[in-house]
Amino acid sequence: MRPTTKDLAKEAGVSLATVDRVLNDRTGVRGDTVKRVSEAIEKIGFIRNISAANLARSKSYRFLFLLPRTGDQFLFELLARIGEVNAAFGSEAMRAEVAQIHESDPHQIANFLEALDPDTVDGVALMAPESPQVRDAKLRLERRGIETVAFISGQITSDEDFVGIDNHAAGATAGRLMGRFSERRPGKVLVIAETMHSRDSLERRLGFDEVVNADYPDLTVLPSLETRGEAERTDQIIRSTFARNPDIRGVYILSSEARVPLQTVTQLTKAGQSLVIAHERTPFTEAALLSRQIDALITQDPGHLVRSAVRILRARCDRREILASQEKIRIEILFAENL
Amino acid sequence: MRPTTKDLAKEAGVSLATVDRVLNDRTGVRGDTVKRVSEAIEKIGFIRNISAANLARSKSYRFLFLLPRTGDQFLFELLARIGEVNAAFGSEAMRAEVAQIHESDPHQIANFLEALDPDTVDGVALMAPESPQVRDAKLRLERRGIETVAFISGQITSDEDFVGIDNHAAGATAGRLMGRFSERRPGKVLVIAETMHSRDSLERRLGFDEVVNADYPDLTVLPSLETRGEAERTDQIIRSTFARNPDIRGVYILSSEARVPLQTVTQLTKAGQSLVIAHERTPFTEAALLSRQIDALITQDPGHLVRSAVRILRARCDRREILASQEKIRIEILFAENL
DNA sequence: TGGTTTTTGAGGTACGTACCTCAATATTGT
DNA sequence: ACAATATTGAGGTACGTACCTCAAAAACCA
Repeated sequence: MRPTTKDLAKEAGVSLATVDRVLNDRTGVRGDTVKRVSEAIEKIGFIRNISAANLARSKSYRFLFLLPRTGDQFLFELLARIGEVNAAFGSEAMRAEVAQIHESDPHQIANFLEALDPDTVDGVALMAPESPQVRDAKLRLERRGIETVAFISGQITSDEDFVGIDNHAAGATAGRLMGRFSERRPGKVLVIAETMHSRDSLERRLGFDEVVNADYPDLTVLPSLETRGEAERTDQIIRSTFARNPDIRGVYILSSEARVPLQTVTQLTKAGQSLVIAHERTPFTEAALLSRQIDALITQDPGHLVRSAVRILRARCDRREILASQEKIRIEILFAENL
Repeated sequence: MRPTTKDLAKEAGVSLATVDRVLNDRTGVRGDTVKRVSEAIEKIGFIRNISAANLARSKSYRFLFLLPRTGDQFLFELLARIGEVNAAFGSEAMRAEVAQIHESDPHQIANFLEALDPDTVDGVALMAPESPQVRDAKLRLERRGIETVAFISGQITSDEDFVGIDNHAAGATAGRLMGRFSERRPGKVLVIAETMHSRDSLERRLGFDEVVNADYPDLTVLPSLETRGEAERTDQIIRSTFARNPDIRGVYILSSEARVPLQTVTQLTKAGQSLVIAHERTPFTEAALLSRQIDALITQDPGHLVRSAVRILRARCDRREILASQEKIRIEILFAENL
């Protein structure tokens, strides 16, 4: 049997009321009494039963995922996983909700965060581009008692404060695959991004270039193409770049929504002619991998991302340590064989 | 507020006692009353509060990991992760223990399982080679009310009953990497296994061969070398095979303990000369990957394996559904870049 | 020393569920 | 219609913790 507060009271030679005061940081306990209780906790290995505590205080956790307004299949995957989490953690008192905000307006995001009520929301997973306004709003949120984590993209203040992959490493991984798959045959590599104004894109590109430039001198990486998320523009700029560069051997799509650029790329390259590496597993990229239109996918598990964010926020609410190895989001490499 | 048993009783027009009888499958309730309650559950979306239920019945979960007696670094990783789980799930009432048995003796394993007491153990994660005795003992365990899962290796009766990777796919992934990294240069591929008498090894080999034979005709896969887990023998057979085959271009170590064979392989090949692909991330393989002695690692996350086994056993104890996407163990591919 | 303030203890209720007992109905068979 | 049986209800206690009140004890100050 695990020791309870009663055992703790007996061991410390105090009453249950005092144990309660110490455990919950209430005032009116002398320093040496606190110490006696703390020592007793250590001695008998008391671990607070969080389930019972939450039951007693009727606590439930309400978390909010703040996601971009616009997106394609990757965003949809995230939404689906958030729904799953609600179903799976339903037996505990946990609810995850979603709010979607136009991501390009930091002011609006900051305002939204400002308006959140600590009585309504316990934690926020924030997927938003880096900006001073948002960073400040995030800090203020924490000061008001709402826990926050940066989700997938955004400002990384510390390891514990970010749920997502190391984008520099992800880019380097893509670069390594591109190089090793290229079989030392010379050619150009096209890089397609949604925008190069985000830190994520810059880091991926940087990691990619580092590996390719250092180890694969036969490959020439072209300047990044920016789709801006516009389908028509995407099609046009890819087509014109291919027209100008007949010797494109590889394509690296570093944005998380690969569907639109991939459609054009597929039309322009004969299967097996060009190496294509893209990010994120979605119904579209999965099918493209199976039909050999993509050679490799670099991904992060959306389910893991969502659950990790929830676990981290929960641990913070409970002032508990997290299990670091569980929350490390892996940079996965997917071929048709290990889908 | 989530509906409680009281709300459920009111909705169904029965007493709390009857709700309790229905929820816990007690006898003495008429069929149509059960139906009324069930309908009310659906209607108000009642979800049993498992924390409160476990509190009331002072339930705790005791799980046992049955692992091989002998092993190297991968086994050590597993043990470490089991320890972590105990620390992390300590606030809930869960304890994971380990028993290690000589894996080559199915009779002894069956006897051990037979001796387990349902009052002492709620579930067993069983890592043992396939054998009729063990399979029967496992079935008898379940009939006696102890939940079981096959862990990492062993008999796969169903998807839900196995925690580990698809070894055929893992082998195929290794084959794909070997082929694509080989740059169409002809040569032989050495395959090193601990034993080819286990289903896991056979499946990995099969998957590997399928891909290499189909898509990379320049590569010739040699017959599997069996180390039998003996260090000296391992060294000898690898050396003599290399002596007989000067044109070995690739080495695939398919056993989960790669350290010993890898040491010999490293001595025999100049860096960058031979492609080396191994399984499982351990301190040794990780270092070898960083120093370019290994080109790629195919791994399964030991922490994920352990936690998944625990979650599955727990869900079974609670007669709850699992979240399938969370329990799918991924075949990970590791390079130096995405360690 | 007496009074004031601080600290501690004792006891209660509550959370949502399990499990028990006993009495009160309802249903069944004859 | 009666007894026998099956079903249901009412009420209690318990799990481990939170949070409340009130009184008792201890420490502090002048």
